[in-house]
Amino acid sequence: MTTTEDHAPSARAVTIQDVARLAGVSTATVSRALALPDRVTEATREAVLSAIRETGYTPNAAARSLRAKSTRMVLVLLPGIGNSFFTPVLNALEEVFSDQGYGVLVGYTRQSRRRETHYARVIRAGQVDGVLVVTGNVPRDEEFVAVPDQVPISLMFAGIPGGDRFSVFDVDNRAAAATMVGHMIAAGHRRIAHITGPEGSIETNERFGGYCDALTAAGLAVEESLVWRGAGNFDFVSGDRAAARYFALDDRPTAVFAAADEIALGFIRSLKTGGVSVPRDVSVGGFDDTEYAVHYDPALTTMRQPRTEMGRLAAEDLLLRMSGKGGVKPPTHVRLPCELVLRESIRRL
Amino acid sequence: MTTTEDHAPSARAVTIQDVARLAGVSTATVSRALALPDRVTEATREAVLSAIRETGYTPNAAARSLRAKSTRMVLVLLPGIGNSFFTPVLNALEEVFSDQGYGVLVGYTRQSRRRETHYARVIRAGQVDGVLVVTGNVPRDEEFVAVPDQVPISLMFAGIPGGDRFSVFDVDNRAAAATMVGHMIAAGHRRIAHITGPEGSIETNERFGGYCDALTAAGLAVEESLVWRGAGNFDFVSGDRAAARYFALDDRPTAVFAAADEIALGFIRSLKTGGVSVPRDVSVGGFDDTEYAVHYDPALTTMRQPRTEMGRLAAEDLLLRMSGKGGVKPPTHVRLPCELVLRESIRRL
DNA sequence: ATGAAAGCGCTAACAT
DNA sequence: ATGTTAGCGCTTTCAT
Repeated sequence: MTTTEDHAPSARAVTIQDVARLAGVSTATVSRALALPDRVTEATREAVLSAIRETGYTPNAAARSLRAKSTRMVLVLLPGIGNSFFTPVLNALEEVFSDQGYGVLVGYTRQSRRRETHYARVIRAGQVDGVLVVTGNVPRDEEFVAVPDQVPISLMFAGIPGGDRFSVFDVDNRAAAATMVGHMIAAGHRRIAHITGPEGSIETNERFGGYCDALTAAGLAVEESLVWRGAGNFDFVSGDRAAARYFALDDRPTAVFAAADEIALGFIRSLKTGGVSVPRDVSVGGFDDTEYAVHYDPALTTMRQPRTEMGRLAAEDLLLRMSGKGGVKPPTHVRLPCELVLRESIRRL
Repeated sequence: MTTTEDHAPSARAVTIQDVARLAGVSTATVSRALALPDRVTEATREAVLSAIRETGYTPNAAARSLRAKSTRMVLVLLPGIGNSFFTPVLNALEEVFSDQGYGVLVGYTRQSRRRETHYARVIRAGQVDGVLVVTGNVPRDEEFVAVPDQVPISLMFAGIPGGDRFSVFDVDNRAAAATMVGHMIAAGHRRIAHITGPEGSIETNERFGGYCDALTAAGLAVEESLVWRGAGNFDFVSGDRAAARYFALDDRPTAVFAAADEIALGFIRSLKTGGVSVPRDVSVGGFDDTEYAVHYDPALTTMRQPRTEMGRLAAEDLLLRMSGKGGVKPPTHVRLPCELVLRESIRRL
């Protein structure tokens, strides 16, 4: 192999200077021809454009950012537990933002303070014009305290109670959970267990609250032995662990509400391995309606969260708040409806 | 709500000037105290650090990039068909890069020329120091032609034949596919079908090649009626469509090799709906070993691609190539081994 | 309509 | 060891 790389150092990148020289105008005119085409004569615009084509000029992003005090980039903060819930969200975000010429920087916080500090610094360094937090928790880091004053921030899927500094895009987790459990009750179930999400997350608390609400409304007691807590994250493993608790029980529930689809899927799979069949022996409901829910056997009955729509709306709101056009847009709270998707994993008793 | 947002315009961000003034030194010294701590006395370093703490100073990224001609950002180009294959890859990439102080910009090309052009421009604008293409195809856009000379580029999961301008991180798709089909043959299967990936992708061709190799090596003919092409992407829908072809056949295969796990899962699911059981009536093998393969019923026998490891290695290589330390590191080709993961979806005949 | 020139915040020669 | 200064590439007044 004879190739020797010759990046950066090699051919000096073409600058606005080169274009100006070639077109026989000043750099200011080149800049104008690009940004405000109707403020230059057609002749000069043509000359500039042709010089640009000839040189292959692309404006330097750093110089532009430095001058314009805007990077046209947003930071999307994800938990990074690598579950597939976020795939369509990120997809929708990237679509809207890139269409508007914004870049999407992704950051995985992984529940690590160090990483949160890292990304707080990214924001404070002026590297992004806005932030989308898709983690369920606003980073606790003190460095984050000052951050909302610097750039607009939005929270997705779980809002901070009382925070009017952020736009919030979420669902009514509590009501949605109550609907699911209410559906189980309507199907004749009386002993209903709940596999919670990770300890301390807002969604976990809300969905547990909804579970209690539905039980209470039906005159049913919340039994501690049927609330399977601290199983882990919103993932398969949590479902596996919950299955162990199911098997350990003498008086088993006839239905189980899992706080997320992946938990439900892991649970069902472990039950099968133990010879228990869903929904024949026990009914299972999930939450989210991720891609795999419908393809599973049994197809999972679950609460659909409108992830793509949420992503789109959140992106559009942030775009508006970043642009500052038409006065500064105040943060909003948008609550989208969930939908109970009936499939095969819950049966009538 | 009384909150009115006051971003950017409000409090002017603190600059190196402010720190210098407060510490009673020059800006150069502040810069040094940060970048080369041992080139200043301990006393001044202390003074600077304390001034930084007091002011909450964070160096401006755009200014630094402009001056240093390095953005400490990489672009990760994904196909964006939103399948879960890429989740662990992106996870690994973000982990390595952010640990080294690099930001990860994600771009979904979505097989759209417009988007490829868009991201070519991002590169040419000097917005990133390196690029990772995780799409299986190098963007065809002519704007991309000049790009490899500007920043190092790496290809993941599928290399371009004959391209020594890129680092390539892949697996031997052909051999891996042959191993899978060889396993089916060893299990007694003689009529083996293949569901291909999307038309024109390198992986699709390679895996089909391996399928043929294995058949040929066993003295079996490749029957056109058993090669199910153009089903779509590496997704469930392709599996659904393939199921229709299975049902339409008089002389059905006893085993089916799907070019990806999601295809296999969609296929199995559709078979079930049609009353055909896996592996009782037909065996199915997948490719990738995504998270869902093991949790499915039946658990999917598949070829594991080392996605996380691949991400880590590719990131480390790119880091080295970007740094330019120790001479410019030439592009490499790293080929990682796949692993046949035996589970429940293929049975001995 | 166009040009000249200042300056965004930082780093790195060069000078002391 | 520290300060002075030029300048990265661009946009945007302010003149003309």
